[in-house]
Amino acid sequence: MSNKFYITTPIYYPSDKLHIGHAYCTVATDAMARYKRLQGCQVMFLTGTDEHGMKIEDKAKEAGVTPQQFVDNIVEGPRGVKDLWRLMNISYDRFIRTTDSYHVQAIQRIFRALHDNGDIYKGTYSGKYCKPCESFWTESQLVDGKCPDCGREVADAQEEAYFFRLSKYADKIQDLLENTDFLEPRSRVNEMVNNFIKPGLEDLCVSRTSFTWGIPVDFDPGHVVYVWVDALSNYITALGFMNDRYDDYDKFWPADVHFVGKEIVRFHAIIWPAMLMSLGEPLPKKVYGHGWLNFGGEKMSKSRGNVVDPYILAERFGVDALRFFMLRTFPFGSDGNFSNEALINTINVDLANDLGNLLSRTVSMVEKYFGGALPGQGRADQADEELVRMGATLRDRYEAAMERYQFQDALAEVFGLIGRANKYIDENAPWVLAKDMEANAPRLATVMYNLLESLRVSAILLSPFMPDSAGEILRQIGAGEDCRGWDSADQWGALPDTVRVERGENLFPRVDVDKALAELEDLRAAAAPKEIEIEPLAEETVDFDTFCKSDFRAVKVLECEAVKKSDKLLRFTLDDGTGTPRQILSGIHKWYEPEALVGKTLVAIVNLPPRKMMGLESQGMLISAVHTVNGEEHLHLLMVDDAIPAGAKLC
RNA sequence: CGCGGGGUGGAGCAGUUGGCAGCUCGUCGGGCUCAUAACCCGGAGGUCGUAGGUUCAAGUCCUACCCCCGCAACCA
Repeated sequence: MSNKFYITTPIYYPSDKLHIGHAYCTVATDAMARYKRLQGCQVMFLTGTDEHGMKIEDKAKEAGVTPQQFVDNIVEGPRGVKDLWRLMNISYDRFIRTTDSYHVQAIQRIFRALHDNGDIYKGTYSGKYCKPCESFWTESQLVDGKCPDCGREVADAQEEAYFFRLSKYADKIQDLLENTDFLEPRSRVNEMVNNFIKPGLEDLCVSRTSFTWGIPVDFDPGHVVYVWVDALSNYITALGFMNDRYDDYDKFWPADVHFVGKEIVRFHAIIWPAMLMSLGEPLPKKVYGHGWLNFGGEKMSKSRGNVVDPYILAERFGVDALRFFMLRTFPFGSDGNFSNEALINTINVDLANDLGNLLSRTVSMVEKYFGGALPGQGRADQADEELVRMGATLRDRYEAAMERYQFQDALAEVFGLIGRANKYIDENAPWVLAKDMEANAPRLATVMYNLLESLRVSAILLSPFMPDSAGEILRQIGAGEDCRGWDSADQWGALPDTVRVERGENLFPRVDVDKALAELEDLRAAAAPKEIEIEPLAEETVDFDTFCKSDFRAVKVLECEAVKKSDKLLRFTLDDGTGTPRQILSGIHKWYEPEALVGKTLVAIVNLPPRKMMGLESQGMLISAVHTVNGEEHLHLLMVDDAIPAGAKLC
C-alpha cells in the first residue's frame, strides 16, 4: 500500500454562504483524510474556493464592493467558509483560493501550454446577442425568439473565444469511464456516457470576453479564462504544478480520489481527464460522485426556504454529533433525506443510549467495584469469546468498508461491537458478581477489562468521524498513547490490565425531541430577518400612446387548474366580459393553489400576442405584484373588488 | 417515446453472482438495575408499485404499464 494519500473536496463557489450540503462533502473528505492519517499515511487534504466568474462580479456590484472584497469576506470573514471549517473541525492541509497569485500565474501557464500544443484554438462563439443586456443566448434559450431577460429583439452575433479540443478525447474518455473504475459509483457512468459522450462531445469554450472577473489570458488581453481550466486545475496548482509556491506535485499527484457532488461529476469525469491528457499528466485515480442531502424529500434550495444551516445544528447538538449523523445515516453514493428528527434520533439512539451510556456504565462500575483501577488479575471465560472475537476483527471489517468509501457500513460495524458490549453486560451481570468480591473479583475484573477494550477499539475507529469525542472516550478509559493507534486497534489486550479510569461529563446527553424541534423552528424563524427587495424603478420613459396600447381588463376566474407535467403553470379560464372564455397560463403555482382562485376578480393584459406554453395557448397575462424577502421571491396576484364587472377596462 | 435515480412490514433504509425477506426507529409483552427513564430478551406487522413471462426456484432476470424524485424544459 502506498504511504501517500491525496484527497480533495471540490472548490466551492463563494457567491453565498455555504450550507449543510457543502459541509457534508467536506466532512466526508475529512473523515477519509483522518482515517488515512490514522493508518500512518502521509496525507494531503485539499479544499478551497473557486472565486471568479460573472455571478461573483454581479453579486459584488450589488453589494457595492469589489469582487475581491466580496470573496474575501465570504471566505475569510465571520461565519465564512474558513470559519465554518474551523467549526466543523476540518483538518485540511491546504486551502486554495483561485485568486491566489500562484494559482493565477499557473493557470496562465497551463492555458498557454494547452494553446501551444494545439488543443486550445481561437474560434468564434456564435449566438444571439441582446445589446441592452449585453448577454449571449443560445437558440434554445430564447423565448419566442427574443431575449429571455428583457424580451427585446436579439441579433446574430459572434464573440471571439478560445476553444479546447474536447472532442479529440471523446473515445479515450468513454473508454476510461466504461472500462475502468475511474468514476464511482458505477451508476454515474451511464449518465455521463448517455448524456454527454454519445450525443457527441463538442469542443469547449474556455475563455470569455463578456466579463472581466477572471484570470486574464496573458497572450490575448480582453479574454479571461473561463471556469473549466481555472477551477479544475486547482487540484494540481495547489501542489505546485507550474508555480513556485509549492513543491509537492511529484510527491502527491496523481490524486487518490476527488470527492465531488453529483452535479459536477460531469466536469470531473470528462473535462478534467481530457485536460490532463492534453497536458500529458497522469489522471487522478478516482472520482467519486456522492449524493445530495435533501430536506423533506425535496432538494434543498434557497427559494424553497429549506436550506439547513450547519452553524445552528453544530452549536445546538455538537460538531461531532452532526458529523457522525451525516456519515452514519446516509449511503455516501446516493441521496439522503436530511431531517431534524432523524438527526436527533440518531444522537439519542446511537450516541446517547448505546455509546455514551456504555462508556458511562462501564467507567462507573470500574470506579464502584475497583475504586477506579483494575486489579491486574483476571479470569477469562467462554462467555467472553464472542465479544473478544468481534472486537479483535472489527478493524478489518471497518477498513474494508472505508476503502470503498462506505462510511455508513464502517460505522455500522463499530456500532455492532458497541451493541454487543451492552449485551455482554447483561449476560455477565457485573452487579451480581460484585456481591461476592472475594470469590469473583478476578472474573469481574475481566468483564470490566473487556468492556474497556471494546470502548478503546471503538473509539480509535470512530476518531476520524468524531475526533474530539473519541479522544474523550480514550481519556476516560485511561488509554495511553501507545494503545490509541491504528496498530493497536486489532490488538485485544493492548490496554494495561491495571488501567485507571477517570469519569467525565456525559459525552452525549440525550436530547428532548419535542423541545429541540420546537427550538430549531424558533431559531429558523428568528434567523430570517426580513430584507425586502424590490426591483429598481425603470429609468426609461414610455410615451403615453405606447402605454395606452396596453389593454388591461378586470377578469373573473371561471376555472383554474394545474398544468400537467409542469411545476409552475396554472391554466386559467377567464370571463373577460366578451362572452367567450379566455385561456391564460401563468407560472404561479408556487404561490397559489388553483382551487383557491376560482371566482376571484383579477387583472389581465388581453392584447398580448397569444403564446404557447407546454402545448397550451395563453391569451394574455395576469398582473401580479412581486418582491423578494431574503432573496426569496414573493408574488401576489392583483385581486380587485368583486363588484367590478368582468371586462371593465383599466386606465 | 429527452436523460438518470427510485417504488421492500407504520417511518427510514439493506438486500452482492436468482435459493427460507433483513436492519434501525416506532409498537406490544417480558427481564435487569451497573448506567444518560438508558440496557437485554421475545412478539406482532410485508400480495417486495401493477400485469405478464423465463425458471425446480424471482425482491433479484425479461417485457409492458403506473407512480415518485432529480436534471432538462417551462415559468406570458
